[in-house]
This record gives sequence, structure tokens and C-alpha cells, in this order.
Amino acid sequence: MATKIGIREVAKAAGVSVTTVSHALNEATSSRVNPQTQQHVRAVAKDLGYAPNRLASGLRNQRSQILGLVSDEITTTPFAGAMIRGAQDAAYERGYVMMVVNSGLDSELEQREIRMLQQHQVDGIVYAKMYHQGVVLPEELDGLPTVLLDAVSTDLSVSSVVPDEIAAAEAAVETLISAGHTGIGMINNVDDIPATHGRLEGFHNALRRHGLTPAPQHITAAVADTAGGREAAMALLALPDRPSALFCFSDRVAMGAYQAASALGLRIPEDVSIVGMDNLELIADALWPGLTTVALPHYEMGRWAVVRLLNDIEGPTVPAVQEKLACPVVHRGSVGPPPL
Amino acid sequence: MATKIGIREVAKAAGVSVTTVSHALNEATSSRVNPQTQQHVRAVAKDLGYAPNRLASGLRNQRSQILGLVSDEITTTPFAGAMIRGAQDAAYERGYVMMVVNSGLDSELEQREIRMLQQHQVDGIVYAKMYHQGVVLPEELDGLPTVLLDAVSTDLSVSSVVPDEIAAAEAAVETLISAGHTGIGMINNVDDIPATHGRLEGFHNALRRHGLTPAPQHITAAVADTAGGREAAMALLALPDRPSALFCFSDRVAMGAYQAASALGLRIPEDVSIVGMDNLELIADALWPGLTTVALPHYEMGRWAVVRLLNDIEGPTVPAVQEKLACPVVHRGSVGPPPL
DNA sequence: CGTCCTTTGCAAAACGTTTTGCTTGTTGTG
DNA sequence: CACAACAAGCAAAACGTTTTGCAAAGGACG
Repeated sequence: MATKIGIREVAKAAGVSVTTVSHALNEATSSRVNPQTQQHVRAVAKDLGYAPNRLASGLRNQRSQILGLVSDEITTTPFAGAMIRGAQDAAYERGYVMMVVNSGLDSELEQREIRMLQQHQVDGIVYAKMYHQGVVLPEELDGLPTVLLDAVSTDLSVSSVVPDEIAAAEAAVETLISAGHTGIGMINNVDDIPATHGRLEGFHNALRRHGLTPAPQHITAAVADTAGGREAAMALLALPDRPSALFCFSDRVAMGAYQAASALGLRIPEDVSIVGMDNLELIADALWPGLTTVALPHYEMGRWAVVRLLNDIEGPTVPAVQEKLACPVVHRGSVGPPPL
Repeated sequence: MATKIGIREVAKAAGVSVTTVSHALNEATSSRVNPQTQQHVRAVAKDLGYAPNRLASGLRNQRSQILGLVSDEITTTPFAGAMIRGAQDAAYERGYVMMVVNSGLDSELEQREIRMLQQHQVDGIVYAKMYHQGVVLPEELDGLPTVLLDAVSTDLSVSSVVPDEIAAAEAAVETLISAGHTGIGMINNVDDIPATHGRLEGFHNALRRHGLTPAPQHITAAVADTAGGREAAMALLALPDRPSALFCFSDRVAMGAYQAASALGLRIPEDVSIVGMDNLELIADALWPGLTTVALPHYEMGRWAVVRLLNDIEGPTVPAVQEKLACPVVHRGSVGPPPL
């Protein structure tokens, strides 16, 4: 790489002016140049390995071709990775690249990071949370095209995408019902977040649809980790009229239920069936037997967010939409018919 | 936000020239402006919320203040997240921002992504792998400052940072030895990667240091996931002279060992002690009892890589270094004294 | 009072593109 | 043959900064 090759070098090599090179390379203005010249210029450009400096063209066009992704937590779960990957794939396909920042829970840091993105003239922002929750948008990003990822806002003028919690829970419970279970318990989350309410609602919906009424003592809540799930499941499975199946708020909770079952000498799925939610592969796949669960479409949500964002940026104005994405059931080995 | 405020607006508002504003704001050239004027200009700038357009200044300075992070897999493990967060934190502190791309295993895609980063004039690149491995650097990034993250190259002219696998394994095994174990088994990985060799070497080192010799039949290898660990552990624990403790290649393998122990009616840690590696919190924390393991310093490696990269970019040339970062033991509940 | 520094500020060029006129030729038409 | 219409390519301006060179003003000194 002797000397950085810019558009001038291409022009010189092709024996035309800089202008012509630009016209020849940009699809939009290529009508201003003879097809033959165009071809020639393109050949030379490719030959030299010319790639336009996006700082310069961004400056000129007021379009950086950069998208910002601001998230609270990139670290603890693999979910974050899937969302980001979905976002990046979509961005890449349209010639954009993502700048990712994450702020933990520090909202002042978040502010400064957003400003930093704005200094880089990002064309839009995906504002992501690592689990489905309500947010208020920082006012920094007024005026900037924005899409919410795994979050909803009361401000309905901004598009958002979240998992369809209710339908997901319904699907999970359906797999239990269609395996023959009627006495189904649920271990819900104690936090006041959309998933908690949505999944409980889905649980009830599915039962009601089949004319089943849940026993009140079979519905419980716990801190949504393995220890919480273990204790809650321990209590549920020790009941005289213990449920024959457990619908768990999350895969981590379900892992606790496995531990409880094991401690009580109950086999899965012969003695008790279990379904989780999240499809946290690291766990669902590692449990023995594998955990039947419902996948949260993180990759697809990341994609959706960016596609929508790019349409807002490049396309005509269309009304914002609040999207809910479907969550497919992933069958493994933790659901069987109820014991006789 | 009536109209975008640029340096001209600040100049007008402060009643000075654009030049003076620039000088006043840039620490380096501030000697050319009266301290009083400087203060005034800065006040006005802050008042207006002025923030320089980095596209423009990048173009002018040939410095984008952007770092590229190219990785193979951002998705499957939470490790990726920790590395990226470490990298970002370090970048942010120095006023840089990260552009993250990931290519899966598609090296042609990787090429194109790197070129895209170059178009954005990134000042340097962190080339990251999601587990410690050897790589050959794509030639695209000749001439660009580069640091390897969780990877090593035969090309010693580029700096790299990886976990100190050997010391990590030694530390893990030490915790078993100091709990009184003498018959220690190991379930290694079957893949031919640095971690496999390093951890085995560490295992031997620790034993040798205490005058112990491992029984050959106690050293085994398996596919490094839970199922592999389960089967290997099953075999090991069914041996007539079964080891009293198991050193597992990874936490996922260790989870398999838990399952095997449970299936064989062995309690942890009363009947058998187990240590893992990786400190995959999702698993290590969720197991019951908690898994004692060795943390891989992903966050710190990410940080190290960026700090080093920025020094290469901004500072004087110094020889490349191949860094190995220490791995702290995380004590939970899976190690106890050997049974009598 | 004239000369020579020093201090302070400004105008202008440059970074690498894209795009808007404008010029030059060429072809078609009356 | 003259003139209009049009195609093809070019020069120059613009995007928002930073930095270099220069000018003006002020002060010190002989």
C-alpha cells in the first residue's frame, strides 16, 4: 500500500475528472456519464481497490451511515449478543455499521454516550434494553430517528419491538395441556415487569381456553433465579395435591425446579413435567433431560429494530408501530404425559 | 433545537472568529488565545451545547476517534459481552467509541467488514476471538494498528492478550489439593486448542509441585459440553478407585459432572469435590451447590487490548507484547475435604 | 519618536467527497 | 447552412473542522 488511494488517484488513473469518477460510481447520478466510461471507471476503481472515505462523504451528505445502539447491559446474558447480532446483520445488509455503547444503569453516562454518538453524526439510534421493560426516552435523542428494542415507551410516536409475552406463555402452557396435564402450576417472577404480567396472563388464557381452572395454591412467585425457582418448586412439589407440571417464568427458574425435583426424588418428565421460558441455550440445552421452553426472538427483534430504523431514515414517513414478535416453542425432553 | 449549532454559531455568539473558537476549545493550541477570551468562548460553547462534528474533525485530522472490534462470534456466550464491555469502557475513557462487527466463521464476510471499518477510517482494530486460539491475521489490516484479543498469532509483531491458562489450571487444582485431595481426576477437552494443552499442563504442574502423580485412568477427555462432561464423569466416578475430586475443563463440563454425581447418588462436595473453569456465572452460580471455578478475565482482557491499542495509536512505538492475564479462583460450594 | 518584539486574533487553505451549474462538442431539424 | 437541443464531462463550491501564516495592535527600548 504505497499511498492511500482516493478518488483523485482513481480519476488520474482512469484519465477522467474526479467528478466523473464520482458520477460513475454513484448509482444515483450515473446517468450523467457514458455507460462505457462508467464501466471503465469502475474497473479502474476496483483495480486500485478504491473505497470511498466515509468520513468525507458523510460530511458532504450529512449521512454517516452509522447507527448507534445504546443498551443498558451488554454483559450478563447471551441475549444481548443475539440482539446485537441481529441488528448488525440487518445494518450490514444495507451498508450501515453499528456503534455500540452501553451504560449499565448510569443514566448520566448514558447521556454522555448518546452525545458522543451524535458527535459522530449517527443517522439513527436503536435504544435497547436487555429485558422487556418500560422506559422513558432520554430527551437527548429528540429529533434523531429512534427505535426501541426489547422495550416500550408511553410515547407512542416511536416504534418499538418486544416479544409477545402473552402468546409465548400460552404456547408454553399449551404444550403441557396437550400432553395431558390438567394440574399445572406456575412459578412466576416477583418483579413488576411486563414479562411477569404477560406470562401470567398467557398462563390463565391457555387454561381457560381448555376449561381448566388453576388451583390458587399452584400459582406462586419467586425471585427469578435458580435459587428462587428451587425453593418455590420445592414448596409446590411437596404439596399433597402437587401439580403434575410446572410452568416456569424462565429457564433459570426451571433449572431450580430441576434441582427441587431431584432433591425430592422426582424424575423429569415421568413424575413431573417442566417448561421454561427464554430458551437460554446454555441452560436449556445443558439440563438433563433437555428443557422444553419458549424462545425469545432476540435475533429477530434486533433485526426488526434496524430494518424499521433504516426505513424511517431512508424512506417516507410512516406511522410508528408497536411490534410484538412471536416466540416459538422449543421442544426438548422435559415434557411428558402426567403420571397415572 | 432550532438550528444545528456548529463552530460558526459559537463564534458568532461569542463575537470572535471561528479560528479563535477552535483554538480556545482545543487544549493543545489554547496558548494562542487570551485566557480571558478562552474562558468566555468556552462558556458560550457550553451554553449553546456545542459539540464538534467528529466527521469533520476526523476528516481534517486524519483521526476518526473510532476503534473497530472485529470478532467471530458475539452471540453464544456471555464472555463476548464482558470482553466488549471492557473494551468499550477503556475506549470511552479516552474519548473513543467502538464499532463492532462480527462475522461468524465466514472469512470473506470478515474481509468485507474490515474494509467497511477502514472506510470509516477507524484508528485501530481489536481483533477478537471468543475463545483463546491461534489465528493468522487477515492481510487487510496490514498497516493498521491492531491488537489481538483472546487470540495469539505466530506474528509476534502484533500485541495480544490471552488468559494465563496454565496458571489458572494450577490455581484450580491447588484449591483441591489444599482441601486435602490426593486422588484428583481431570476431564479435559478433546479439541486441539491452547486451553486444552494449557489446562492439562497446569493440572500436572500443580500435582507435581505437591509430589502427587495422577493415575492415568483418572485423566480423560470429552466434548466440552454438559453431555460430554456427564458421560466422562459417569465413567470416572464409577471406577473402583474413583477420584475424590474432579477438575473439569469448563463449567459446562462441570455441570455434566454434577449430573453424573446426582445420577450415581454422590453428594457434592461430601462425596466428590468439583472445580470448573471459566466462571460462567449463568451456570456456576446456578448449580447447587455453587460451583467453585476459575474466572477468565474477559473484561480485563478487553480493557487491556484497547489500552494497548490506544497507546500504539497515540504514543511512541514500543515493542509488541504477548500478555497473559491472571485468572482468579472463585470459591463457591463445590469443594470440600475428601471423604474418609 | 522610530524600531522591534510580543501578543492576540483572523483569513484562508486543507481534509476527501458529492453536486450544481457550465462548457464543449455532437447530432438533429428547419 | 444556421441554429437549437442534447449528451458528456469538468471546474468549483460546499460539508465543519483544524492549523498555518499573516496582520494589527500594543509595549519596551534606544
